[in-house]
Amino acid sequence: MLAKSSTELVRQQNSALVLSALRRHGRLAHTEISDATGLASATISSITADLERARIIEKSEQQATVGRGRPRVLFSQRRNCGYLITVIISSDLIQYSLVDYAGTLLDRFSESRGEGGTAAFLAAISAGLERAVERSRIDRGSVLLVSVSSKGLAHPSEAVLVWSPVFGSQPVDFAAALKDGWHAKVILNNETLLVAGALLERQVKMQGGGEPVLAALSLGHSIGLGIARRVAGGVPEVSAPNFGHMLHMPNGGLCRCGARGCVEAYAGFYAILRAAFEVPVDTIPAKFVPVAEIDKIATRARQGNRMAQLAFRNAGAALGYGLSRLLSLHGHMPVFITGPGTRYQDLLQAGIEEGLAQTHVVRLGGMPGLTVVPDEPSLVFEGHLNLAFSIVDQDIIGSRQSMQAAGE
Amino acid sequence: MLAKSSTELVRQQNSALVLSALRRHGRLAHTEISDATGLASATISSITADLERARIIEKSEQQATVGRGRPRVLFSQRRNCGYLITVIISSDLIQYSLVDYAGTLLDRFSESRGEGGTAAFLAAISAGLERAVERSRIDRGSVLLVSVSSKGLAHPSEAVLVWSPVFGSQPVDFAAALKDGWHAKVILNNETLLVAGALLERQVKMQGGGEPVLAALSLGHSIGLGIARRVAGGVPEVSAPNFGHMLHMPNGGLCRCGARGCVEAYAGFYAILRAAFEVPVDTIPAKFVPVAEIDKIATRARQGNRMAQLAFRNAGAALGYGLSRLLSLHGHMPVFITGPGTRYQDLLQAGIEEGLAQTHVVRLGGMPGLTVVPDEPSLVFEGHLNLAFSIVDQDIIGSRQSMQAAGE
DNA sequence: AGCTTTTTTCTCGACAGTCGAGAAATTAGA
DNA sequence: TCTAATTTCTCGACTGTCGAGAAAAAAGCT
Repeated sequence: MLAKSSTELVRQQNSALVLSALRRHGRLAHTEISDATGLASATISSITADLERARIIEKSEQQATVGRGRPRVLFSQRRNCGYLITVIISSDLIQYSLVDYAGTLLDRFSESRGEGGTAAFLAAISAGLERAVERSRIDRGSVLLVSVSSKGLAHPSEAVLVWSPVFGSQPVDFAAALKDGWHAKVILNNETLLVAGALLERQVKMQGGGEPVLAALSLGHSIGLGIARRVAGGVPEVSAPNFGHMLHMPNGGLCRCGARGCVEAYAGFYAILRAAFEVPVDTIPAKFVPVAEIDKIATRARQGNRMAQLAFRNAGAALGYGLSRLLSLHGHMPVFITGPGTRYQDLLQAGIEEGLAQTHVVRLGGMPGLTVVPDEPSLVFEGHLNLAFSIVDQDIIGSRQSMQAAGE
Repeated sequence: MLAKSSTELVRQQNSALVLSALRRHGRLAHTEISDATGLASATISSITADLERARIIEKSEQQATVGRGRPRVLFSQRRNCGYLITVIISSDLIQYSLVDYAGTLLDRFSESRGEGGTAAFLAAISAGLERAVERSRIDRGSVLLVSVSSKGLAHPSEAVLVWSPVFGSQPVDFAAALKDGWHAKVILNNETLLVAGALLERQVKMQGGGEPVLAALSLGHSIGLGIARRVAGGVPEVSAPNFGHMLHMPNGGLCRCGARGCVEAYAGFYAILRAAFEVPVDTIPAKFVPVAEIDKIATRARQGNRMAQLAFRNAGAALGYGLSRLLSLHGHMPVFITGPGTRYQDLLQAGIEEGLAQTHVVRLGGMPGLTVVPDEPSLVFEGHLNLAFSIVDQDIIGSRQSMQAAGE
């Protein structure tokens, strides 16, 4: 059933619109907000007055005015309206970043992730968050959102890691672990989902439109994939299908997930290693492979070693076939390749194209755009901020009583 | 960018809500509408008055009142507010149905689809529509929407068939063909997409919720797949991925689409025929296989013939592997199997389950529900009505001037 | 300095919509 | 005939958007 609407919801929607314009462009004057949102000047007056009363935005001290006329007053988010902590979990490190409500990075540090089970892991993260607020002497209560990212499968609605390379199908419940002590909301997303979201937002910013859908493919020890699309109304929608563990070949090589024949079992770093050294495909995969090891194989391949070349080519083919299936099931879209594996793009490319070329979608729609985007970490962080702030803004506006109460 | 909102949009949204409640439950009284939509009684008064003035709904003559109190006045759509024609294209027939605005079927007839190219085909459909309005003596101008369905790939936004079993990648542009002479809107959707939509709507009606996502798989000469999900706000979202021509096996059997190794090239009727008679897999597929032919193979399989059994088992496996990939890329969801191929379910089942069992998603989420739903044609028609009326209602409400003009 | 021009922000009244409360309508039963 | 029950309708309060024009404030010109 559809939802009913009301005048109050209209104000909420339009307030969100104003805040998102502020997010996109930074400080804006009254007229600029009006232009960006399409709302009438009078409406902007009313909304900004509300938001200012509620201590969400503030007039920033006006910069040197240029031109004649009444000087503009620029609005921007109140920095200490609240804070956001992003937690980026990788195979060896956990990186914490503290960001204020205006989006500026206040503090960042990393801790190596220890051994132990999920309980110890969650405790470590809890301690890390503690450390983050202590270092910056911030009130715990003013942390509005903790945004966590990891490889693996995140639950679509709750902050639970359903499957991960390290803990397997043992669930990791971030929401439960940070329930007491923190009244902040916790969200968890797949890392490559964030990359896809960041890439889409970049496209919107660059050319104000562009293709409304794209895929991000992250190559490394494991294989990640995110899809981002702008649906009707301009709202971005992101998802992270289980691409790395989609079936590539029935009864194929053993994968870290325990299944056989996954894409990752052919295209992940450990799989390339396994193939290059002609180890049987049902060998238990290596826990961790240093990049230097893969670099060596790549060098041999570039020098003409057939076995090394074949390992990369087969990895590429696994990706290519997988992508062809992705396009079949999600429609034609450009693919952006990122992650440490992009340095072997020259060795993978042929296999990828071979895998793609055969299928019906590609014959119909042509070869999809394949673009290498090297700087994955900053994309991940960007994705965190995009998603987190859209949620924070929504929440702040949604809790009307905060806007009323602060106003009296 | 998000869209701005206004009080007028609120009215539109709530009017749509009222109309959709009327669609779901048939005639409703003032209070019932209020209950169903959650809108205040006063709002219902205002909206129904508007819609009545605009000659979109009408008070139906009250039925025998039951109980005390002021008698209810029931609202329903004005039957002759407009008409809808559905065109269901199958491999040998084209079926036309004329439906009035209240959703009752006024007329239905079928014509055999002739030979010839796309131009002749479109001309035949144009003539068929002509015949539909003549038979019922209806004004062409009062046909609000023509809803066409076919197997194959429909363009996501325009009424163009991008690929079809019969015409291949030669595009069939319904919108262009019916541009002059008809001022009705034309929409085109994949047949199995409509089935998925109908199944979702049935679930909503039955248990007022249920799983928010499902897949419909249609087995026949070709393989169709539709996905339907209820997204935030309760709006249904449907899509028809190119499942039948997703890659099943690299360098595999020749498919009707010209590519090699598609799912259909193993699970379509012609593929089962090919496998049962041990014809080489690169044989040009048969144009059309009578069901009787496949029935014979099924009988042999049930009597113990190994080759026939294998043909079905391999078809099942192709479907199972395909479904496992579907679940990997679209998340876990129940699958409803329909189409003429369901009569061989006993022979396919083992292969399907074998194909599904191996993968990571299934290991994590368990075997998806596999339900056979036999009556495909009525699902297709239901899907047509659901989708078409939601569009028609939206359009009628959207064109405000019609509501104002009729009111003076 | 004082006036004009220009640009931006703010304010006011008109208009559209929803909601709650209670009035009006209408029937069944005492 | 009266009363209770039930539904529909109406009124005023409230929230929200919008256009027009007033007010503010700086730069340029005389």
